[in-house]
Amino acid sequence: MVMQEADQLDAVFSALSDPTRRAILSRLTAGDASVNELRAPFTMSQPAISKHLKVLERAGLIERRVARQQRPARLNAAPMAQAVRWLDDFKQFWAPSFDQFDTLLEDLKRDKTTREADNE
Amino acid sequence: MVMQEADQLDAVFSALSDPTRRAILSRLTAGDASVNELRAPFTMSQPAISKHLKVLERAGLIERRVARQQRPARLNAAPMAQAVRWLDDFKQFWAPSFDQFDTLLEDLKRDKTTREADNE
DNA sequence: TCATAAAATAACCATATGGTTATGCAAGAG
DNA sequence: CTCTTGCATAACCATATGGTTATTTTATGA
Repeated sequence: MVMQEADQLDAVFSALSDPTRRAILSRLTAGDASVNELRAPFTMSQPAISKHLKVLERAGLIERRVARQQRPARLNAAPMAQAVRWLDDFKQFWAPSFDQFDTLLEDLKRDKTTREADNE
Repeated sequence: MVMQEADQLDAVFSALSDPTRRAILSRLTAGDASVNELRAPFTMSQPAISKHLKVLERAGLIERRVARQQRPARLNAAPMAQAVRWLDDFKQFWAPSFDQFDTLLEDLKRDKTTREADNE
């Protein structure tokens, strides 16, 4: 059963709307992790994490393996491409004078990143 | 009261997770529209549309005006930039593999599926 | 075989979400 | 003034979401 494109987008955006799940995805960019490892930064219970993982799995954003007693999660960022593609249609509406000031915007972005780095 | 960056992301992704709201945003790229105009493509009631608009407004994705009896909505795509910036960090996890290893990955996936099928 | 560890599942709870119908209210139009 | 239009708001409902604790499943290891 193949998920409809719209339903897939629903699931992806919905999965990304929770800060815990976004943190889990960010963590997974550093490599696969077991449920307990993913749970470590949080105060919530293990079943809560398992629920979040199920949401991420339904959105196609992670895949599960079996390794010993663990079920490590692996990032699958592919569905994010769909979300980005949808958002790209709006780029012209937030990047005023897209063509001319492209470079300026890049500069601003870099400045912001630098400032954030300074704060840590 | 300024919304926290994370809360803002929550609100944006959450707002985008509904197909009706995405359709409304797409419609607004063609210009401002009244509630009735936005309602036209759908079968749902007017209050339902008003609720969706409230969600979009809380996420900062639209702004409301007052014009005669109408309260037209205007697209404000700026908060989408934040979402795209967050997603950009994951680009490397879906983009690079695409070109060179597309076929290889498909092969691996097929092998895995085959193995799983064998186990059942 | 038995104990332990990792994670899933069940059952439950409070709140959020997405819809409805009914009603209220402000701004033209007659 | 009164009527109508456009929308907001209220009240309600069913289902979804995000958390909990308790229990079960699965795999390792003694």
